[in-house]
Amino acid sequence: MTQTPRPLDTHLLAHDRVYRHLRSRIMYGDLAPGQSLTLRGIGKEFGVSMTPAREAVRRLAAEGALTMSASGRVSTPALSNERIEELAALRALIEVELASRAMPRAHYALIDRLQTINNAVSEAVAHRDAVSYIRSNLEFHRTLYLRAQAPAMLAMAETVWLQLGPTMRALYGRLRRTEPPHFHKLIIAALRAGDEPGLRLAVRTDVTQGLRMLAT
Amino acid sequence: MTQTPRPLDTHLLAHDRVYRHLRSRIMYGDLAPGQSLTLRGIGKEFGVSMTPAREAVRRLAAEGALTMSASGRVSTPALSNERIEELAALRALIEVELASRAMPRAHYALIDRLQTINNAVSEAVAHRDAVSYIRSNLEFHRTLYLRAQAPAMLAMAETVWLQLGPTMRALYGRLRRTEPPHFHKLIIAALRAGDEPGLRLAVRTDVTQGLRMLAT
DNA sequence: CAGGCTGGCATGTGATCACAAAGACTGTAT
DNA sequence: ATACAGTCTTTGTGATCACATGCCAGCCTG
Repeated sequence: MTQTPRPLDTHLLAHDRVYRHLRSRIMYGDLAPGQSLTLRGIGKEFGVSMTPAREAVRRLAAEGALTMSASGRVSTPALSNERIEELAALRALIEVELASRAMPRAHYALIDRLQTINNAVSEAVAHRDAVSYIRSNLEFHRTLYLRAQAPAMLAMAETVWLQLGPTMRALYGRLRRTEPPHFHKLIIAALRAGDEPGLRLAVRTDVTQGLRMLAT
Repeated sequence: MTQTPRPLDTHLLAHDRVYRHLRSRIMYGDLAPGQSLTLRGIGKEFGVSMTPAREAVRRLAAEGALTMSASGRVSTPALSNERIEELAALRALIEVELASRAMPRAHYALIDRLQTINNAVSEAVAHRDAVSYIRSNLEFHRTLYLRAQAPAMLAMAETVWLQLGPTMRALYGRLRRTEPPHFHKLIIAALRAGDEPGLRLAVRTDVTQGLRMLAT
C-alpha cells in the first residue's frame, strides 16, 4: 500500500466502487421493485467497462439484492408475500439477538446517538421522504447492532435489508403515516432501563410491524 | 470452444459450473483452511478462461466462503474463535427456526429418509471419513429444513455452512470419535413425538456441540 | 383488424490482451 | 550465516472483442 491517491472512496477498485454505489441505491430504496438494469448502462454510468459492472451485478445477485432471469437479464426483485414474511422473520431472529448482545455494552453515549438518529427518522417521516426514512431507520439499527461486536451476524442482517430495499421503498412510498417511530422509543427506553426482555420484544415488534401491512 | 462437450451439468454456463464445484469443495471440507487459489489455476482446472473463474471466486468471496487479501489473492478462510462462535450462534438461531417450521409438515416418509441419511452419517464416522461425514451430516439437516418451505432462511443457513466448511474439515479431521451421532437421534425422536421444545433443544445442541470443542 | 413471423437491435458471456503490483528467488555484501 | 537489493515470475484487474441469444418492432397474411 504505497499511498492511495484518492482520499475519498476508500477502495479505488472499479468493481468495488460500482458495487457500493449500487448497493446503497438498492438498500435505501432508490430503485423500485422490478426495475431492470443493463451491464453496458451501468458501465457507462460509472465510466467503466462491462467487466467490473458485471462483477458488481453478480455479487449483488448472489446476495439476493438483484434477480437474474435465465437469459442473464438483471432487475431489482419483486418479492412475493411469503418471501417478505420470511425475510421479516429472519430480521426478527437475527436483530433480536444482535440487540441482546449489544445491550451490555450500550453506554450513555450510544443511547444519545440513537436518540439523535431517531430525530432524523422522525423528520424524514414528517417530510414523507421515503429514502431518508429508510436510510436513517437502518442507521438507527446498525448503530445499535455495531455494539454487539458480531460482524457475521450484522452482515447477515444487512443482507436481509438489502433484499428488502426495493420493497420497503414501494411500501413506505404509499404510506400516509406522519407519526414518529413509536417502537424506536421503546427500544431506547428498554436500553436505558436495562430491560432485556423488553428490548427483545421492542426490536421484534419494530422489525415486524412495518412489513405486516404488506399482506395484500 | 463453440459447443460445450458436456450434456450433463444442468447449467452449462461456465461460471456457474465453476461456482458449484468450488462451492461443494468448500462446503464439504475438501479444502483446508488457509489454502490459496489462483484464477488461472482454477481456469485451467475447469477448462475455462480467467473471466468465469473470477466471477465464481468473487461470488464465493461475497458469501464468505473465500477471503480475498488486499491484493486480490484468494484463499479459504482461517476463522478466529470469535468468528466460529458467532457462526455457531447463527446456525443455532436459524436452524432451530427452520426445524420448528418443518415439524408440522414432517410426515413418516421424511423421518424415514432422515433415518437412512443418519445411517450414512454413522458409517462415515465409523470410517473416519471427514468429507463424507460433513456431506451426509449437512444432507441430514438440509432434508429436514427443506420441509420448512422457507427458501431464504435455508439459503442463509447454507451460507453459514459454507463459511464453516474448511474449519469443520480441520476439526473433524483431527477428531478421534467413532460413536454415531447422538443428537440426530434426539432430533428424530422429537420429530416422532411431536415434541416441539424438545426438537428446538436437540437441534440447538447438535449444531452447537460440534463447534464447542474448537475453543483452544 | 388480429395474430404470427421475421429481421434487426440490444444484451449477456467468455476469451484474450496489456498492464501493474505483489511475491519469490538469487546473488552479494557484511 | 544472514540480511538486503534487484530481477523475474506470478497473479489480479479491467478493456475490448467475437459470438450467441433473446427481445421487440414492424410487416405480412388471413
